[in-house]
Amino acid sequence: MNKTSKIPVPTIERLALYSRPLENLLDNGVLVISSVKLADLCGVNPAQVRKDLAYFGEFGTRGVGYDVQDLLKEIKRILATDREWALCIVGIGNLGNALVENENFRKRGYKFLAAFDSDPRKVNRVLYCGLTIKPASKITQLVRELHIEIGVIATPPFEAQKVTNLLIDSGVKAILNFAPVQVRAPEGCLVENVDFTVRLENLAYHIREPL
Amino acid sequence: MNKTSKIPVPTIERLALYSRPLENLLDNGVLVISSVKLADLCGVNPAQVRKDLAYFGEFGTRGVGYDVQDLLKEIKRILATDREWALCIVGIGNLGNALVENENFRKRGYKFLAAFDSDPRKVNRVLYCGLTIKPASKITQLVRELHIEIGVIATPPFEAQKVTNLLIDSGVKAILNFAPVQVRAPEGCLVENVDFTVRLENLAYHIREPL
DNA sequence: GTTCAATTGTGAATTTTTGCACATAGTAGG
DNA sequence: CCTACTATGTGCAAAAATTCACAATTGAAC
Ligand SMILES: NC(=O)c1ccc[n+]([C@@H]2O[C@H](COP(=O)([O-])OP(=O)(O)OC[C@H]3O[C@@H](n4cnc5c(N)ncnc54)[C@H](O)[C@@H]3O)[C@@H](O)[C@H]2O)c1
Ligand SMILES: NC(=O)c1ccc[n+]([C@@H]2O[C@H](COP(=O)([O-])OP(=O)(O)OC[C@H]3O[C@@H](n4cnc5c(N)ncnc54)[C@H](O)[C@@H]3O)[C@@H](O)[C@H]2O)c1
Repeated sequence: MNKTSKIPVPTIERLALYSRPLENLLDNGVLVISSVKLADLCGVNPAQVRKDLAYFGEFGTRGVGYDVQDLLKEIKRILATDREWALCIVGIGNLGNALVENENFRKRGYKFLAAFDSDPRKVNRVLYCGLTIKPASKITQLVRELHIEIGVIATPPFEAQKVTNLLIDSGVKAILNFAPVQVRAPEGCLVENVDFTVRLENLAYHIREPL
Repeated sequence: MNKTSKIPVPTIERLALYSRPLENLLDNGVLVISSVKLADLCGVNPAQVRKDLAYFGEFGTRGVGYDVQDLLKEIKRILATDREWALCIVGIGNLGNALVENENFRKRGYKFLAAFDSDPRKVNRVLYCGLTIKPASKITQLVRELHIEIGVIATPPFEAQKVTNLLIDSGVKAILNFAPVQVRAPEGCLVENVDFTVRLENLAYHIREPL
């Protein structure tokens, strides 16, 4: 196949999913893995794994499977996690703090280069990760200077749209929003809204007594 | 239609999505909303909104729209957020702490009744929300006693599967896992794995320079 | 070197989800 | 009561995503 023509959106999500167990396998010295085993580790159908990968090339060897290291490298190349991304975070409350201090992001190439808060009591505080909290008024200037491409929002919901607009004006290309509102962005800026309670409500629906 | 026969999974997710702006509208005294406006607020197609709702009944008035209060009540009934759910959380690190202290959960009926950590330095600490951190060794006992139905995992990844097994043995019906591994559960226990870096990788893929 | 078992890559069938388009029904104004 | 307008509910078609099923290819054993 090998054509970037029409890649299903879910395929991209699954590629990210595949990379987690692949990293573990690599660490544990496993050299080769079959689509059946990988699918099993990720809870998907083996044909799905093969098809997802086939959109981007022929990475496997028939009769053998996929070379773990090669496959991981390919997936990282596809997802552009073989480079570093410049991030900023707005809103250093409980959640914002947990996000900035978390090492998973850095390990995958997502680097927080700036942290903003509007609370004067928080401004100038130095975070454990070494960043100094900057006032929200500096967002535009710093995002431009540091060439920040992705903005993360962890402010209360009623501030989220304002912050979004500010970030977009400052030139970010994408936004990951943790406030429980659907923020809107013009064409050309991508937004992912993450809402934990949606996940919970999904669970609740499925385990509740039937209507 | 009105048959619970075959509800698309995405429909359930969108119902949760619809409820957010509906709550705002209710607070702002808006009495009625059309599928077009609601769809716009949620970034989906209006026919989708109508179809999603139609799976569960006829909640609207032709020529008028949907009564905001009624619709919200119906959605909450469908998603079983018109009742309270008993939750526990395992792993009170940065993220666990943010989750347990967050009020959104409580507001939607998700109540943390117990918080566990294996670190002896954390055990017995009293959280801002009033809970006392209990040792992980008490999980089974307390989950049973408090009739906890949903377990939230915020431990490091290599502990997540162990904790999952423990929670399932203790009788929880569903698990929300924030550790970046795909934890597995037998039939009968539902698992949602939330991985922020997957969201980021999705964004990165779409804004990167094409391959 | 021939056979056998394993596993990929993929066309085609199937299933799921979305969106159009319109008949249907309610409201308001005269 | 009739007309004009609005917005729902839904049959049906289109699109998207998943899964099946098998030919093609590889490695290994004998
Ligand atoms: N804590 C969680 O587990 C959790 C879970 C899901 C969603 N969320 C959402 O994430 C957001 C943050 O949650 P939290 O628990 O950290 O809340 P929080 O109240 O602890 O933190 C919010 C922070 O944002 C800052 N802020 C407010 N307006 C700002 C602005 N305009 N610019 C910059 N900073 C601003 C505040 O000063 C504060 O430090 C909320 O919208 C919350 O609903 C949190
Ligand atoms: N912090 C974030 O923003 C973030 C984002 C995404 C994912 N995560 C994931 O969430 C998890 C928690 O993140 P964190 O930043 O809070 O980490 P953390 O290290 O601050 O906290 C982990 C906590 O779990 C406890 N713990 C370890 N093993 C346990 C066990 N068997 N039983 C009970 N408690 C146990 C530890 O004592 C610690 O308090 C990690 O898997 C992390 O990768 C965190």
